[in-house]
Amino acid sequence: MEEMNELQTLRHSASHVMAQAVKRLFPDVKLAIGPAIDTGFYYDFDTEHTFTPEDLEKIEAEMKKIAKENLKIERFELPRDEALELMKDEPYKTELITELPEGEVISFYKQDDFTDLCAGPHIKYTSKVKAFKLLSATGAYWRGNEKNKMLQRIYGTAFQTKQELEEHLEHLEEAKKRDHNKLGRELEYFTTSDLIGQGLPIMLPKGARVLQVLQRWVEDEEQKRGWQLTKTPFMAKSDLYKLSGHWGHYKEGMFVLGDEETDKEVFALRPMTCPFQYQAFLNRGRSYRDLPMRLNETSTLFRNEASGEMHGLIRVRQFTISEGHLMCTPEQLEDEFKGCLELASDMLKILGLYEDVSFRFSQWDPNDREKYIGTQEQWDEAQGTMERILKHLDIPYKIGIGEAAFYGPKLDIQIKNVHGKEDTLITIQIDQMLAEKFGMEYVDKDGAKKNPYIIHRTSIGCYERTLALLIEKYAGALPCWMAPVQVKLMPIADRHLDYVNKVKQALADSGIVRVEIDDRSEKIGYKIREAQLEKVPYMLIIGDKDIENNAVSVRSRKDGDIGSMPIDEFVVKIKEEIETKAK
RNA sequence: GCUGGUGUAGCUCAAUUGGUAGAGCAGCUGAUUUGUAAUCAGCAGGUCGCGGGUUCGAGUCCCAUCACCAGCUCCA
Repeated sequence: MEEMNELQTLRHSASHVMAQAVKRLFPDVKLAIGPAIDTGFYYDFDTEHTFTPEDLEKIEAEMKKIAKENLKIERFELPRDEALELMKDEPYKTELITELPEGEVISFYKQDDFTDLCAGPHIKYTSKVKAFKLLSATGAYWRGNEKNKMLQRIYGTAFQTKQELEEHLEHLEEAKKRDHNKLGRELEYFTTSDLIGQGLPIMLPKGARVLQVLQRWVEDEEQKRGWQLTKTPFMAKSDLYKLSGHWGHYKEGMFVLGDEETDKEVFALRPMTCPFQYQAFLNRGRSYRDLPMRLNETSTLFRNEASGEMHGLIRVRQFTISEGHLMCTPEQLEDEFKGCLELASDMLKILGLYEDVSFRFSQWDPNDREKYIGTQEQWDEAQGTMERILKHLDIPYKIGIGEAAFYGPKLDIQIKNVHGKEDTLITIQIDQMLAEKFGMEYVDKDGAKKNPYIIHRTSIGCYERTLALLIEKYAGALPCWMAPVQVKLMPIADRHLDYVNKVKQALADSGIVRVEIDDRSEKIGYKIREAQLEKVPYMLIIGDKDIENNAVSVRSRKDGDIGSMPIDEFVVKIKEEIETKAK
């Protein structure tokens, strides 16, 4: 921890050195902010000039000079009026100073001709900033608000030693090789088409096969845990969304079919399953005996995301989610919430992603009432309930203000992709508002009609996104149980083909059907290379000796050559690997 | 949506100051029948993302648009 803080301090100072270099080279830039971040640092500048890669090189060179000059970094404090006078040419700094609360210490850090408004801390001399690299220049809104001016952000990273820097840069390169958006296309899991449009990936046979495997597994597992599958329509009249609140709070994100002005009825593709699945609950009167009622659905959703948001399989306009809604009494809420969390955790553990996730308790932003339905009291109650449950379950979480759904708080299970960008993989939400809106009631023991609590949840999240994370996690080499091709059969010569077909049949008879024969008349080494590129878990190489012994020569992706074994033995081996869902 | 970048064959990339679009791999056809990273020969494949414009002439310059990539914002 100590070391981490030192590193953060170094990076923060590196951002100052960068800002100083930029000021030297481009005197007219205005300074915004420049913090340290998890992986390095950035600084935001306002300037007419756009930074090119060549500029970054020049800035880096200037930074090296500044480091060499070994400038002393000094802190000083000023009263508000003097601070404003000092920063009178820096509009962003002026704005920041103005907003500092009365009585707050206003501190500056100075190195030679460069002075920055800053709370610190910093390292003592610029010479410590030696192992650094500028990575990219991009746009970023002032204060993260899209209504504000777009500034130019330069990202960089810095370490205590050159070696650590090199390792980090190598790690970045390695990570890019796992990028699902590259690997997924190369391995023919998915593609995109200009004619079909943005955010609408085409799942190719391999990708579709993995999704099928996952879906069958998820639906079975959910059924085991008392969930009942529904199939509800992909679209509905606007009336439904008006009742749910989506029309008021989510219309921008929906694909509306028809023209509201001229058509009598307007339909919209569903962006969420909730109001559809509620109709299943509303099918007849419900009693407390019906609760908890757990409804799941493999649900395809449509969201009209802004054009710049799409990203491979992680962010798309049409996706299929392992959706579920659970209606229960207040007494059942905690246990049921726990059940949902266990379901998600268990699934993540089997997928191998559990070790990579973090939890976020997503709350509303009371200062942004437009975004939410319900009263302060209702939110306090819902969030209080969730907080109590999370404390009971001893979940380590961070809080995300303004990250709640418009109808209630969420427990989001977050994961980072190869670029370090965090996305929600799974979400579990408590909702005590929509039941009332939809008139969902049950008759309790005392004969009174009550609104149930509703838990919205996913078990493995949306299939496309989860697949993307799996591709990145395993660098395309998916565990055997979910691999699109589990076994590749490779005859050495054409005369071995009959036997190869026999092996294929034997595998099929045992339920191993994700098997391909590679019967191209090529050198065996060449075939193996191809199978390796495809990341196939098992290659069975078959020649005269194998036929003689009624065996197969097995090459495993994990263990390399594991020699010749009878067909039956191989079947037992691979079946065990599949059934245990080994990683 | 915003900022920046990129679009040439299925993939990876060439194409001098604007002057007849090339290669390797993949594919197809034949030959080869092979034991662990590339067997030989041949063939085919491109309105240079799409649409305008400038020019005698545009892959190359200009405009517009679409898609892809990174970041911001937003989100599962």
